[in-house]
Amino acid sequence: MAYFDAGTPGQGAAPRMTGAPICTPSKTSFSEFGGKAVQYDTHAVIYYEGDPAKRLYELVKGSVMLYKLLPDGRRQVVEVLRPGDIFGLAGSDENDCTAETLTNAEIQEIDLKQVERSDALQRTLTRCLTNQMRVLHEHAVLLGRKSAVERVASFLMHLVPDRGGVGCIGPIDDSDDGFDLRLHMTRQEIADYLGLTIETVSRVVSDLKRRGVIRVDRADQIHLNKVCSLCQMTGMH
Amino acid sequence: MAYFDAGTPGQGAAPRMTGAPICTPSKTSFSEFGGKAVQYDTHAVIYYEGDPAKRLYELVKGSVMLYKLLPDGRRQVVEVLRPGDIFGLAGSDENDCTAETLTNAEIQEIDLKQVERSDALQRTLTRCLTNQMRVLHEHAVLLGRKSAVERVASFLMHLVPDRGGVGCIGPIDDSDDGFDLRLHMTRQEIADYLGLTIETVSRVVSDLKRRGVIRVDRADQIHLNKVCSLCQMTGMH
DNA sequence: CGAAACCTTGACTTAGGTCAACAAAAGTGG
DNA sequence: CCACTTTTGTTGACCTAAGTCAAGGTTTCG
Repeated sequence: MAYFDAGTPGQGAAPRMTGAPICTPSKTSFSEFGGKAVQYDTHAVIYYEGDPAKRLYELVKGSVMLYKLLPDGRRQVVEVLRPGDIFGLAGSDENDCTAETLTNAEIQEIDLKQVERSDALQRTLTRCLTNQMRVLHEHAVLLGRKSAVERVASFLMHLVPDRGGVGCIGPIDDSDDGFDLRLHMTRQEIADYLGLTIETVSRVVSDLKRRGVIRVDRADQIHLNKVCSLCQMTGMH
Repeated sequence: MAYFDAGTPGQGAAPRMTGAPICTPSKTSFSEFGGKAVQYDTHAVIYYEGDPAKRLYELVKGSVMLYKLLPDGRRQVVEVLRPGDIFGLAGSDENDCTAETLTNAEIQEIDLKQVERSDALQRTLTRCLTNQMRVLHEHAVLLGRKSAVERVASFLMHLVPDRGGVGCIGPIDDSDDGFDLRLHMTRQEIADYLGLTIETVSRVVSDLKRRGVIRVDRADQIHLNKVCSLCQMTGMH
């Protein structure tokens, strides 16, 4: 019942539950380049799609999603970012997505003009963008070719460090192989990320529960009973 | 009946039909950095998913697709590249996609070690990657949230320079507003790009034909009768 | 405690997938 | 240049995964 991250739910950082950063934030933090750290609340909009692109952002702590809207209100969450990821580069003078926090977050911000100048920063950018691109490729497979169950299984597996997704290392060994997750997303946000409806996400989660693959402690707090068997449901094995 | 690109079908370059390059290849061509130009035939594999990533590629002429396979054979085409686009950066030591030509193509290749060194190249990379990222974001919306008709309409609109997609400039004016397209993709490739089946793509194309929106001259050669009315079907207006 | 937001479940509908037959191109080799 | 095979595309009949609509149940929070 009690989770490893003792402390106020929805607040205290849960080290075990957040994945290892892909880029190395400490070494490449924008602070060295004149960036400033900004704190955001949960569900705060950092910028809107269509706004003029002024700054480059690096997520230091917490979680951020990028999404796009169609005129009739359909939404697609195109990226869910983790510490170390960068965003705000639009390739034009307007942001192509809306950026909104999923948790309270610490974000390093740096003027785009600064970015132009620094070679070191360009190098970091290339590396980060390449990584995010690979994630987008994999997400395209999910959106274009996977069933609802495979989408949800893949989504959950991505929250397990070093499992699911790109650098999956397979079953760590025998042992019980369980894992606690905090999603930090509502069913609607998950649905909009996975290209499903809220009802379908809910049904798949209930089904995984019924089949004993997961245990749902709170809506956004899920225990994977056997990481391995969930991994088998991602369509990638 | 006769197309503007007089000449052998399937061979002669059709300038009106290829979109304006997003990155500027002439200025940033790898040749300056010690890259070498390589010619590929149609449907040649440049590298396979999982192969060690050795080189960075810049598409100079022709068309290339990147795709990923699931173990059971399902395929998702994750990018369709145009001249000026770069590929081959994997962010790890293995390529995350297979790269295959759609036409015969000229490609500049440069050793990844070279890339590490050059600041100018890094700058180019950042710009190209940012642009490709924006395209991937938009494609995620297509895959996650659009209907079959909207997907096909969006796909066709993307082949019209300056229309559909990111930098759509709306109806150029009155006039007839027609346009000739060469797809350079089979129905299977289109289906795998749009997250549909071959039958659905075929049905949608037939339907657009029946409704007088397009005229199908050959399977991969389509005339848009009224660009504007097709644009209305993309879900973006 | 009560309102609002969020989640779950059931009954029903439908867009797009599957399977199968056939048609039309595009190669191939004599 | 013409049979012949292979590949690619179209269409119809049917099926099903996931969407829609609607009713209730839980959480969360003022």
